[in-house]
Amino acid sequence: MREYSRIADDHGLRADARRNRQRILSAARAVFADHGIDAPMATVARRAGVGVATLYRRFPTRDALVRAAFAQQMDTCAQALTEALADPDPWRGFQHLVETVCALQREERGFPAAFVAAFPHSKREHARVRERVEQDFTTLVRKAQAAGALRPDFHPSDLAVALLSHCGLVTALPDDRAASRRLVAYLLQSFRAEAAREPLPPPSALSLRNLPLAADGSQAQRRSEG
Amino acid sequence: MREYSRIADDHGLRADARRNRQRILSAARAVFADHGIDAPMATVARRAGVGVATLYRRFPTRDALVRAAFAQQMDTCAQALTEALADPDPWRGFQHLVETVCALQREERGFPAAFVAAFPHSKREHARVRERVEQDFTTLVRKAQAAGALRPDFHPSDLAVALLSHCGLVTALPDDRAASRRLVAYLLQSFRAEAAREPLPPPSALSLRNLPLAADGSQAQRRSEG
DNA sequence: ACTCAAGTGGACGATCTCGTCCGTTTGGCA
DNA sequence: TGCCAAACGGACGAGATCGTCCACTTGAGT
Repeated sequence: MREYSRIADDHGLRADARRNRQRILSAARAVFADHGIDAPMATVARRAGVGVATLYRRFPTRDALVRAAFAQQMDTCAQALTEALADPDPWRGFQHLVETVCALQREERGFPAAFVAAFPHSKREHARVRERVEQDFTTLVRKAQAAGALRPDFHPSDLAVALLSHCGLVTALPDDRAASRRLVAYLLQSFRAEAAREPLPPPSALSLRNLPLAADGSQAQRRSEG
Repeated sequence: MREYSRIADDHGLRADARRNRQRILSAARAVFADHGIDAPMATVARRAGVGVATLYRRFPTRDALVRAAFAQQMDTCAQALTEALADPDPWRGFQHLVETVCALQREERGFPAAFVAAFPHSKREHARVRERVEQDFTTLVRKAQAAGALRPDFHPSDLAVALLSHCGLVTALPDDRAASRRLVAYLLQSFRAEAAREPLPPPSALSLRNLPLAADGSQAQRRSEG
């Protein structure tokens, strides 16, 4: 399960470099939380107590920094999926998965922006991991539906719908935990089989493959995009 | 009902100035749709075929421009509320209100960003209009609950939760109409009285007064914020 | 037609951010 | 202890955006 991502790209780095890398990641989380995902790179560097050159050497693009900074959160998401699959009660697993990811979005202030920012970047990289996530979640959905708990017309892409809309909510209202919890409660209730009293419009063509759930977070940095 | 906003601040403007003002608003909608709400002011000016000075003279801040550009959409929202109140079937009115606002967010590409951007700017201005909106919606909620259609634990602030989360979804996926429709369907179904099988967490402290529904859109420009 | 206040456009200086370059420092190995 | 590749930090030039200033143009009333 740990296979989903490797947080530490520290291998082969000198001790001081490794130390600085961690300081940068920590500073990035703090700065992104306070000033948003678009905060100047120099601000992150200053907060980390390093020069901008050091920052750019470790993370050539803002995107790489963002991904690495929240790799741990991404990992937690992936872990929640594995746990959900292992749960003998598939609905409880499903519910736990949604609540875990949403709680993460709610509590870690910079994470939601990173979540949506990472969304369209599915450039065929890490395709295998993403496919695995999609397969796993589809399996979970089938199990929960077979158990009669999840409504039969639930489509796997609805997870993306739920997570992205929740993401938008906490982005708009970073301090309003109650609002976030309410939305999650409403959504989970409407996903129950008993709530399926009226038909739904056709599902989105969204693939879960596009969701950053897969936690390719770290090591996205060595892209030499020409 | 038209009282909610006045789109035209054209009074006392010279004919050419009025013409340019409209060109700017039209250009702004187009540019915001294509390049987001943060597009350079100069781009808007160029697209409108006017100089930057003209743009700044009419709309001293980006915020003023955004509000004015989407005043008409805001107005449509407010109108939907009035219509909902007038509907003899309060649930149908409620449903229509939510669907109208969400359709607007879905179709008018720049609007969602404007919607959330306008959100925290409730600086006591236009307080009367906002209160009126809140009152009206609360009345609608009570009627729909009395009719046994809307779940009794629905709180007026849940409208803000729904609209803001939907806003986030269409912002993240501007081209995915299906996703937007799905979310709206799920939410509306979970708002039905029959869906209330489990209790909800406490509602948000959000006031509808803070929602830009009130369409103070235009004329926000003459603020000389020192 | 004449007048002039209202309107206009674009140049410009200020500010900000980016990402690189280069001279200096330092960790780790022999 | 001495060496040197790795790591470092800050200065710097390029580029973008902002919002103002000012000389020129034009609509509309007489």
